[in-house]
Amino acid sequence: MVVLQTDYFDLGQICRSGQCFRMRRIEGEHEGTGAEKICLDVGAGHGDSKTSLGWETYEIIADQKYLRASQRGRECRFFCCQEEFEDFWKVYFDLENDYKAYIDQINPRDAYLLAAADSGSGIRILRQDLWEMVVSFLISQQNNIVRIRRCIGNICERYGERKETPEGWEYYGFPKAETLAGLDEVALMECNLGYRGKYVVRTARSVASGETDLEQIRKLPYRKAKEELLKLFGVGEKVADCICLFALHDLEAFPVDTHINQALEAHYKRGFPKRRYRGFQGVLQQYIFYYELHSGS
DNA sequence: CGCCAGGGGAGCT
DNA sequence: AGCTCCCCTGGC
Repeated sequence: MVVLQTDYFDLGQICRSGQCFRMRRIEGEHEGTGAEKICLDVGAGHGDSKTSLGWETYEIIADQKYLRASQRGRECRFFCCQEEFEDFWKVYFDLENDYKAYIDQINPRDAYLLAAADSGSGIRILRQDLWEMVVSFLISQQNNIVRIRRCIGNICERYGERKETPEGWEYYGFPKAETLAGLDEVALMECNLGYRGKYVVRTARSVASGETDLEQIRKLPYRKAKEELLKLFGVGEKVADCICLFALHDLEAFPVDTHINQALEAHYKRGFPKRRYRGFQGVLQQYIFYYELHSGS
């Protein structure tokens, strides 16, 4: 187990930020030493069950990896070994980046952006798997977050590899492009993807055949990467920007969806000051998105 | 039952 | 850049 004291990091906010769809809160029974943990899976959509001592436990599945992590205030516990944490999760959660520095650069006269950042100051822009993000945001279009989660859960259970951690926790890895490429275009209908199924299958074929080289795209700067992603069937402006932001960590990507669009029209009639925030607009976009989704406005 | 919205995209002008 | 159509699912 890795224990950490961290500011500007909140598992709950990250889970609700809409950038990852396979992270969820679970019920965790905490013990002071953290020596052994017994966790009860209460399924999706459970109520506001209070965990002991104010700790919140989350399950994170990233591509083929699994992690449980708990947090209370700025105290975090990652249930993995030091090596795995250093090599993977620390990077995944973008813990080496200074988010206070981003927030400090917000125009003090911009009360709206200050409030948005304050509401989601524990958000990190995760460094997620490229293939998983391509599929996830193909599915996200004209779709709500609850259903996106269910769709992705469905294809993972059906086409992903069943795995088990040393602790005996079962999970499914994200399905490989080769697997999805072999499916009929309508096969994903039963995973509840609707018309998006053909986007996923055709894109999977493009990746599996080598026509699209994700490893190559990973090395490209933002503009070039986005240009390449736009060639994929079903990928438009917004989806491409989401992939760039959440997989390639291009913080200048600024995905504009209906929520963001409404917020921009309401609060930035003369346009969002992208120049002022050059290079990290994507972080601010995420604060705004989170604020719009959870402030109840 | 109809209607509409859900973190859009394709195809055309 | 703007417009029309696309045409799945869930909620009201």
